Amino acid sequence: MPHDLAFQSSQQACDVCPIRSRAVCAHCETDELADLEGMKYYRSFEAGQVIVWAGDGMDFVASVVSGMAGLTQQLEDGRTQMVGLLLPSDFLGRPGRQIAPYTVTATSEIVLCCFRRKPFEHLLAQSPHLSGRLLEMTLDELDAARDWLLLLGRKSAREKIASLLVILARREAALARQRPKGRFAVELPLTREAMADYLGLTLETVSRQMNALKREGVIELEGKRRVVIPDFEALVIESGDDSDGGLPS
Amino acid sequence: MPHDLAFQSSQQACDVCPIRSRAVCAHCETDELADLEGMKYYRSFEAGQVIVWAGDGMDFVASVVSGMAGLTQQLEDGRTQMVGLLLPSDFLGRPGRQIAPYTVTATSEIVLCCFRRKPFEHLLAQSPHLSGRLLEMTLDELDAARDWLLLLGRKSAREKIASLLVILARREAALARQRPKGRFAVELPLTREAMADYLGLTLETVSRQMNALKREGVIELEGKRRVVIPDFEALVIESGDDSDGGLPS
DNA sequence: CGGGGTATTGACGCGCGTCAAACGCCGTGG
DNA sequence: CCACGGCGTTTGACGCGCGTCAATACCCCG
Repeated sequence: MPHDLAFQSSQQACDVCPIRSRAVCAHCETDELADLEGMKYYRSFEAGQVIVWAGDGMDFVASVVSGMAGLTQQLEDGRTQMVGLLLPSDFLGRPGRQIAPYTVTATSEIVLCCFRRKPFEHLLAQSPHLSGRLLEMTLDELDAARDWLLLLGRKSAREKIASLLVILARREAALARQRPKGRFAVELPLTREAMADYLGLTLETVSRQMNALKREGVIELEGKRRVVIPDFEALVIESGDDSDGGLPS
Repeated sequence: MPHDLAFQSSQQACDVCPIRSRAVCAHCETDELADLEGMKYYRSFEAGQVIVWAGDGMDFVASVVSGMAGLTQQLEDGRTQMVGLLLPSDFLGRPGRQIAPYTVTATSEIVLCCFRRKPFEHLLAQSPHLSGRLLEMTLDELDAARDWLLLLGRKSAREKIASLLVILARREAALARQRPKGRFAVELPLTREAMADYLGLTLETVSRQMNALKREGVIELEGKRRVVIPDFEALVIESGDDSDGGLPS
């Protein structure tokens, strides 16, 4: 059990924020940003730390600034399913709800930009820029969750692994406003167990399939947590759907 | 292949609408309702008809008034996964997006209250009552999708079947502002194949597990499309999670 | 060098998918 | 009235993919 002390990071101005253009605040004007500045504070967590326990009260919502976290559900007998990945610019928490429905765990070191709940909800009710962006992001998350349903319901273990790598590569590329292509490297800030929980597999199966993909030259491993994809299009084919990821241009 | 002509139903006033209190329009005031009245029209579909094809343009969004529809995704080799069920009061379509990402199929006869896209989006931008309710509903759908991830990733075939029946029973009871308890009957407007697509199973497995639950007295079948649950709590136990469904009171 | 957490690898079995046949229900037409 | 065909469903036989259990390897840190 890791110690669960989070420490305060130093405050940072919104106009130099790396996720400014994609986060919940993306559409806000200067006066709204000023409001947000007044209710925000940073928090950091180490890999493995629990950020929120399912069932606990939450007095904040937050944007992920850097790092990665997972939302997790459990059955009483302990079976675990990760139901969402939080990557930089993703939003954590639900306005209007105090009790967290899922446990949130940092899978890598992570920095959150937290907003005190009450003032945030107040601003949300005032600002169409804020609420509109939140709606947009929520609809995107819903689409992502539905893509995940297809993966969990119908894909083989190998296709699941390939799909996860494709998604991480797309998200990483999107931060640089690009699309992955040809040779591409991805950080994989997840243990085999976390991958298994996300993919609805066991960690043994994850390990076997990763090594199978490696043997066949579809991926290369640099250490355990970094993957080089020599031919991105080949990986997409392994993932089962060769849709283009839905992005225009 | 069923013929795909939808017919216009006669207009109906909002103040006698059966889903008035739960649909997107739930929080609207009389003047906003008047606006909505001006942009709305009813459409009906028979069981099996396709309402929207994935990839096609949609010039409307809609509320389900009665009946049931399924959102469906496919891999190129034909594997199919249902990624959402639309029940009365649920919302269909995404404001700001013209192209449908999923195929929508009526699983029973269904009546939609459609709104022309452009005027609806215009009103959405003006009315916090409308956009707030849509956000709320989208967040609820996201929660439902995440519960479904747990089901698809970690539950056994038997638990999946039981979970589906539990959900349908809860939704049916919720329309009457109740909670299912003790002896309870559910309509099951789905073929075995549609159930399989929703649960990530084959239709043979669905059939076998349904009959297993029947043999053991957990459910009773009245015809193929109506299920009597003699003891709702027992069914919940079979479903794997005995959470109370999250509703207060 | 030892210890704990993470990952790999192997042997084995079971749940569910696959393939195939038969059944029940219903509408149609002889 | 019954024969016929179509569709959804049931049931059976069989096999494979992935889960389970267990041993071993790896790696970082003291």
